[in-house]
Amino acid sequence: MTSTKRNPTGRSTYRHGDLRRVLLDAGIALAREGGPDAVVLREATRQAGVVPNAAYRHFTSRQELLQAVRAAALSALAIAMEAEHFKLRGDPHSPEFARASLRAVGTGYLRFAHTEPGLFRTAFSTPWTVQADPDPATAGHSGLNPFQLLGAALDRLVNTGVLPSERRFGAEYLAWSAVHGLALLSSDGPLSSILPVQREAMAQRLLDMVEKGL
Amino acid sequence: MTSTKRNPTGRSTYRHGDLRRVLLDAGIALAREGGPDAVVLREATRQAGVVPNAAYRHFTSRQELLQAVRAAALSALAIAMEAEHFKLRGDPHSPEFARASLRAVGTGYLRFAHTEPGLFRTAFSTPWTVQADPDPATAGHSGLNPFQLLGAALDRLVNTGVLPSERRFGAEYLAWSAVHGLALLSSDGPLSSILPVQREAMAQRLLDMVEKGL
DNA sequence: TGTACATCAGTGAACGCGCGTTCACTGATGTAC
DNA sequence: TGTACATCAGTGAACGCGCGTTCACTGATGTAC
Repeated sequence: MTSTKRNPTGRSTYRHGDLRRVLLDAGIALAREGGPDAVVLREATRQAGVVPNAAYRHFTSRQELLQAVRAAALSALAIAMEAEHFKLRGDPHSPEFARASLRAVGTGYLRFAHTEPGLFRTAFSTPWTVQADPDPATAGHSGLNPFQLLGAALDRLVNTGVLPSERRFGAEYLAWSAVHGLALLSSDGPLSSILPVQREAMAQRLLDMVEKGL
Repeated sequence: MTSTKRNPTGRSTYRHGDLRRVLLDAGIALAREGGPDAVVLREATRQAGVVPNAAYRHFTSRQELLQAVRAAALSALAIAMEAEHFKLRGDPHSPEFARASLRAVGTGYLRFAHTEPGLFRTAFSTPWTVQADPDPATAGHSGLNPFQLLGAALDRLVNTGVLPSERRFGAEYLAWSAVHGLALLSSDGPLSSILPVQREAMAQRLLDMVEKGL
């Protein structure tokens, strides 16, 4: 049986339970509201109701906590992309599906950037290494991370004959650039305050451009 | 005649000369090496050989210094774009020139992002307002800021009949998004460490995409 | 079922740091007479 | 040309702040006997 004695922190047990998880969640909440710089180790411990140095049982440094938050942000982005993709209907091997797949991936990316600007900025805070390490912590439900989801969509375009295979190489970066740029303009930038309808229209025009220009 | 008496700071005159300018230059140097967060008021005064609070004769706060650095960074970006544009030859009213103009503007933007990642990040550090206030301090030699240079290039495309005028509205954001995204990938991101030849090729492919897709 | 003990998650207190900013000052400079 | 004076750019000293991180500790927990 667990001790019911109260200690000064208000917890009913001396040990916390799953402090690592709680600190990470606090870090995510901080990133959500203020971007990467807001991920402050002491503040995370405060929210967890724990003394500052307790964090060092679970993270070797503030930097390591931030990396974990970053990974979570990338994972959330992947999930947002997958959610958009999941709405698709039709024959998965048709050219139409392949086109729609690329658009869905882009739309999910853009939506996430706008609804979660803090997490989005955190996911891509310097220094970058998105695809270099396929860290499972950065993946969505499918096991693929945002970059891999984009790659998969492009592969579908090639497999259905929409995109000539000689144009496949490096295509990630073309599509990613366009979408990433608009994502930034829409999350923090000048497009963050326009009407949702206009932003959505802009998103679709951009995706038209990518589809036509690839 | 000026007093030649030495004071503790090593300056030969009690007054500094043009401290505002010197502080701003120090701020720019800091941004260049470490981005916006590196623009530290005390460090700028240190580099200027002056006591920390002396800065308050010229800037009301650290934030104001940072804004001035930001403006300078935008101006430098505009100049980089103009430099690329200046290389163009041929009839300024021809469609070819108009196309080349847009490419030049984009190329200048991309080159700047890669050669001056710190300044580039500073120019677009949150919060954003690029075109809202046409601050002369953000302009290049032509008097136009980066956003206006892009707009002018797009206008040339319309005037020479390359771009249907019904597609002109909002085109800034399409072109800007694509180029801005690649700029980020090339300055801080995964494309910052690839071979210059490959990066240049990527830039040209992206500009192809924009040209075709607009 | 009961007791001794090792483990190790969280405590308590403290550190040095560099930051932005405020205050009362001082002394070089330009100007009015 | 000389002197008195107002101006105000830079000084000197100090503030409170919150941060990341280190140290020696304590006491709840699970395990071996």
